Amino acid sequence: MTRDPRSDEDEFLAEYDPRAYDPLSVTVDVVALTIRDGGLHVLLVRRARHPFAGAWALPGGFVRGVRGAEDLPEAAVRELAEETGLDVEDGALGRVHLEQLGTYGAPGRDPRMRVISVAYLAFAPELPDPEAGGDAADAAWVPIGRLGLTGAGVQAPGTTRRLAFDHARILADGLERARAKLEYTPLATAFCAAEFTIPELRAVYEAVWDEELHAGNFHRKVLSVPGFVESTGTTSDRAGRKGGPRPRLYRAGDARLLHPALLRPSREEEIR
Amino acid sequence: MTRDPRSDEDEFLAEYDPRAYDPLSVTVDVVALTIRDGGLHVLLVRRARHPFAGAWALPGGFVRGVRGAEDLPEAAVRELAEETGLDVEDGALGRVHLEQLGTYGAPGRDPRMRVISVAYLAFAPELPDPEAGGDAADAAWVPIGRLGLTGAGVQAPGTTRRLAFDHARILADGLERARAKLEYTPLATAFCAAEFTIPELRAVYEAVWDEELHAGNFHRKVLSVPGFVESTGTTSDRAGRKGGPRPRLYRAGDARLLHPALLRPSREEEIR
DNA sequence: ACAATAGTGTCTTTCAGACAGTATCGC
DNA sequence: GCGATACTGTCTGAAAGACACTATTGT
Repeated sequence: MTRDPRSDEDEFLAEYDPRAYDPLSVTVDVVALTIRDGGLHVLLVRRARHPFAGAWALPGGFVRGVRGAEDLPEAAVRELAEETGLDVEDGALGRVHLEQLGTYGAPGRDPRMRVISVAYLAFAPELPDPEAGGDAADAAWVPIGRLGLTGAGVQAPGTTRRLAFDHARILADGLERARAKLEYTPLATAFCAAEFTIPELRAVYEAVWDEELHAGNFHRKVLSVPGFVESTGTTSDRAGRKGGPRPRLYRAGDARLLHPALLRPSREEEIR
Repeated sequence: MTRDPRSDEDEFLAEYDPRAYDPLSVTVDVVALTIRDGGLHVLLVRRARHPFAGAWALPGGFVRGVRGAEDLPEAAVRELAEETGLDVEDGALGRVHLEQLGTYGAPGRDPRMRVISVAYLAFAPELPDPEAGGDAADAAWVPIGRLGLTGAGVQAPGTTRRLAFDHARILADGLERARAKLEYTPLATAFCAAEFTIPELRAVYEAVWDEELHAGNFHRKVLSVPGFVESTGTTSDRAGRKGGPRPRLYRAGDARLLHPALLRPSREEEIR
């Protein structure tokens, strides 16, 4: 086995040059969303260390590169468990949807060094309160409305909870992704328990879109989309808080895409 | 200015631990698509060095982390220029759409070391043939059909041009993103020259979707979507190759979203 | 009794898709 | 002239949204 010494040299340079002389780090951050008390909440941790010590941030941390090498989604799940005590892979919690959101790598986004952050988006049914761990001094489900987010991904002045790094932009991107995905995928069911009613599903749409929907038309629409929900044949044991008949129970269907889609009403302003 | 020595120690550890003892590298790869001879093509380079020496791959390379730190989209544009001679920021070429596609970081995807790759997707009007440079032994626009891609992101057996690394999956993801984006955004115009005809726009949809569309209905539909195209008032100087009246010329409009959308026909099989 | 809610029926408007038809070009 | 193409008109069925209505619950 004779090998060209030149190509070995090339290989050596290609392997060692970038990381030894031009190092950078990779983190994962998670935008975990759930519905609580009829409103959309995001999971945040309070940073114990600087930079941004004391500020709220998305849960996340460094990806294990070589020792204990892990895939990116695994790193996201691990950080979620370490910093908040929420074990997404636990069967009891289960049913959590996780998808990649995007990667944020602008120079200077972390004042310490060059950091490339891969953001993940998680949809979860109502989960217990988190317990701070790892680098987190605190952890909590925070109502989206309290963060004063604008469409551009910056926080309105006077907002009490300032987000660290560029996490306001990441969160804004995650919210827009969630809102869009509810239109053409059945992911709203990921915010519900295994069995749910049509009014509960409507509450998910209303919380994420922050818009009221017509109950009658929504009901007929959901049932008309093939594979969105399937009947359990049973009925909820109790009606809504203000009365009314007991709603029927449904499970998530086998559709991966909604056809026709459930489009958001009145977004003329977003078109141009 | 007194500083808590403990927090300084923490900061030191946080800064130096991950990269010194657990290093990884970040690359950008670009899925650049264009229309040539009525078919969809992707820009590929042939690798000069191993691993995968001689195989075709997406153009890409290492992100400059600290020395000459650059944002991720800048790195994508730079690699495109270095390896293929195509300068996206050149005014003459101009009008290239660039967006982030996703990040691929499975351990073992690069046999040399741990590499996290941020993939970008580019839509371009017909560009000149590329010139190989940098680490590339060759560079060419390759028809998508020649790559034998399956929906799952693997290449059919017997395909002549095998793609390096996990680039078949990245390309498949890019194609699906492109097909979906034509439905609800006016990005098809990014594949056209500054002024274009409706039949040319239809050819873009047919090439990307790999489906024939009804000429008359497509025409009326495009004109009915507000802000998709705007008339120039002029007419093309020549008809199609097989005759017919001279089509009118249009420019891209100011819409960012198509409403109502142009949905792909017959994708029942993708729904479940 | 009353108010709120679950679920269904109906009507109007919009839109996609099929088809036909006319005018204009290259050959 | 012939065939292909650009563009427009018309019809049908699907679907969204507005509204009305009944039945069933908690208070």
